[in-house]
Amino acid sequence: MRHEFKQIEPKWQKKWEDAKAFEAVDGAKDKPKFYGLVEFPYPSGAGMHVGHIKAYSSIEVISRKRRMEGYNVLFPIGFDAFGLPTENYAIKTKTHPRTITDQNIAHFTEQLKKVGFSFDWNRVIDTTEEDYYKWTQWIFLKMFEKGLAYRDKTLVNYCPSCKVVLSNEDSQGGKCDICHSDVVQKSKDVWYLRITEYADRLLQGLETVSYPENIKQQQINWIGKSKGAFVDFSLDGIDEKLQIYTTRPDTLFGVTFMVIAPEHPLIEKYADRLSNLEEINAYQTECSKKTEFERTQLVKDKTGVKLQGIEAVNPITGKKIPIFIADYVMMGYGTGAIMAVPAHDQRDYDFAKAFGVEIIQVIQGGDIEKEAYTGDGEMINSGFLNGYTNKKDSIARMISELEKTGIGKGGVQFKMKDWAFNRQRYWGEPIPIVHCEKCGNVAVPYEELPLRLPEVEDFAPGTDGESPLAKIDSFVNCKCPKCGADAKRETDTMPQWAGSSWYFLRYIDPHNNEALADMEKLNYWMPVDHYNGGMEHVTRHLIYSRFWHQFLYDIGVVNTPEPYKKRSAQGLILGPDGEKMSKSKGNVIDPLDIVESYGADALRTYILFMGDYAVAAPWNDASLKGCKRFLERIAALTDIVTEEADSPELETKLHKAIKKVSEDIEAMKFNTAIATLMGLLNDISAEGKINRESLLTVIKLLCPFAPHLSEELWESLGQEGLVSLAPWPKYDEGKIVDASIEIGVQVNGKLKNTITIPNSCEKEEALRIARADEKVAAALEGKNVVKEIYVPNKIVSFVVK
RNA sequence: GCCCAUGUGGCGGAACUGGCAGACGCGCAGGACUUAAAAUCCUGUUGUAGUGAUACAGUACCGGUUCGAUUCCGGUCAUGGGCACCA
Repeated sequence: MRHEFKQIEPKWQKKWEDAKAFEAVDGAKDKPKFYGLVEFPYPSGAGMHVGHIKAYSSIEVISRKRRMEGYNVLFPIGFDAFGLPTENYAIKTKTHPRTITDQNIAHFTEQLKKVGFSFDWNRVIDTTEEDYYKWTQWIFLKMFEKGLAYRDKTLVNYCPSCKVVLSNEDSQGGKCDICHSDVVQKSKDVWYLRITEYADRLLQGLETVSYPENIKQQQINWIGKSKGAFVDFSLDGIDEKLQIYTTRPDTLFGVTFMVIAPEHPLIEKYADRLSNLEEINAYQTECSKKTEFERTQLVKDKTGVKLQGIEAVNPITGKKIPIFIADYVMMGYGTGAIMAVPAHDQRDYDFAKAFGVEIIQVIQGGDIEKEAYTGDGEMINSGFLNGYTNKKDSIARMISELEKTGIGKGGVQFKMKDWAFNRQRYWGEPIPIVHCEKCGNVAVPYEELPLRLPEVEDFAPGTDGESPLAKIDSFVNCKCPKCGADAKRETDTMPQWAGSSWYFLRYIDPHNNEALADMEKLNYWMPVDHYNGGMEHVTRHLIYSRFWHQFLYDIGVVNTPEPYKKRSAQGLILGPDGEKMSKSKGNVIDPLDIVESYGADALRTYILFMGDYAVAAPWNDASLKGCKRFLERIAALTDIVTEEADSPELETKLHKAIKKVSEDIEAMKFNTAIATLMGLLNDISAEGKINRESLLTVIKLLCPFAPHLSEELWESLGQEGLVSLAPWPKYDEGKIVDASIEIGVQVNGKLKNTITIPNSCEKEEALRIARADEKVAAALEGKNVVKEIYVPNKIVSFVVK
């Protein structure tokens, strides 16, 4: 048979659809369940990328294998369709984002179907549909109800020319990405989700799930838990404490000054005591102009201003020490104030050198004349801590001392901050809150959900950094749900991360009007058995969705504390030049071009054959041709099919291949699974014929990778039904054992020759055969054998003198 | 700076818990078929030396453990990713 992919691919795609072959059955008790999840795409106008194919192919192959193994499989797909690119395109073309989104989804759907993915198309979801975002809003209101959603002021990057709030990415170098004018820091009321309240649980939960170590580590770093102490420094002559956070309370004897963040409230509170207020204010203004990006770039030169008129007291030594404001201290971490130990912290050291502050060494070691010493050593100049050599002990001793005297206490800090949860944009979920002068922030009643996006003509952002929704009076003006007075709606929308934080729950019950999903169905399907996606999402999306899920678990909406049992990540597909694919570099591969000229099966096989699934690999057309050639040679096997039995050697090879392919798919080693099939094909070709039943087995093994061709071959061999639903082959333990095997023989660690021995033979037998070998004998000639090593079925090794 | 990966032929990459390095694919060379080319098939293909069987070297670099190291340990260098004046 020839491989006519252009005919067979659409043919089988239609047959699968007609047969409802890949639809999941809710609650089926006769089979085990498997819920495989992939990160749903953002339906951009550019259409699908080869990266999408790679991202979906792993769970695709595993899901297909699971179905053949008799599982009830849920493998859904949907669209994460709210977002900026669509909105910008809407502004540019004066088209409604709804229209654009619908077009893009239709386009994506067609493309996905052409690749032959076995998604359950009955459960497609779209985060921008009212039926869907109703529940996104519902979850937000539940969080608001529980005090996890709150409003607070923050500084945002603001472009006075465009009148838009910008992300850090869009304001690099302090210039607006669009108009290149200077970005300023502007104070704004924004919504936050109290994810920090879940920080510890997000850490603990990692111990119960199966994620690769590097992903866990990234999440741990992102959460950034540190242990230390809070210490209260008193201010000289003022009844006020200045609290700091430190991870090294044991260096307290070395504290010679303090630094507070430029935004620290202490300045305003005691402005009248400060004789150099003007200088301080000027410094504050200067800092506020810097974006966060800039501020974190200037690592070297320390700037700051000494507070004239206020001094602090080192609580452990009683010495008066100066206080500075400096932008190397951030308001957003710890307490916004630090105790500076210049001898043992390089930043404090640099600052002390620049401002001529005293440096006191309290840990023995290093050269304090040159730089801060951050290593371990014996405590010195430290009163009751003198002589301690172990960091842990000295910290513990100091904390107990602080707690005894009431100066401070042990505590923890997280790098993770609360989640800023709003955008000044149109194409997002409206935040269902009403601002009432009398009642404050009031929730829109649950029965009024969904709070729909109003119809608008103009999607451009509003003035003064407001959302376009602020321009719609009919939307903004409303009655307070609590007191009935005139009130105004929140006009910001939710960030893009919102809809994707719970979508995997909606697949389970996509059309439910009563709940985000039926409890019984959730009980059946959750947790997700395997979730694959990009490394770029392992901190944000993965943590956000775990947070939402843990919250939903707390309020009894879902039944599992963690949403994903197992997580994996694919490596990027790089351009043929080895660079990351991008339009500007012109190295982008369009998957549909490949489907047109090589076929979906060749594309799927090649993408998984490229290399280690988790590692980045460059695209190579020549290698793709090799995969196409492989499929053509497989198709041609129908020409040499026979009723005769295979040789015992080939039979062994077939059973070994069943074992290897089965195991490799489980281990996500798709490249070696395909290599095994290629090797088997070479063995069959060498034999010149293949038994009909054996060929059917080969077709089954190939099916998850190249399903269209597999179906066609299955049919051409007169089989009933779909191979996609045929039982997965099993190997015979007895048939994977070779009668004899080849092993190496070493003399003094050097390979001399290989010998053939009976499988699992005794040491004496193996040694006898080894010694009988001409080359081995020559190497042993006249030598004194001091040691004989035989590792069964692996190696014979002689040590001689 | 910190954390995490990775480093193997001309290229993409294999190698189970320390046991024949280079599976499989690409490319290349030679051959068959063809008037010719493409396609297909066969043979070879880590390097160096040798006509040759073969010998020696070889998994980024330096060192260690071991009968034996791509694999384990210590150090160095390089590349990629994440975090970052985080107190």
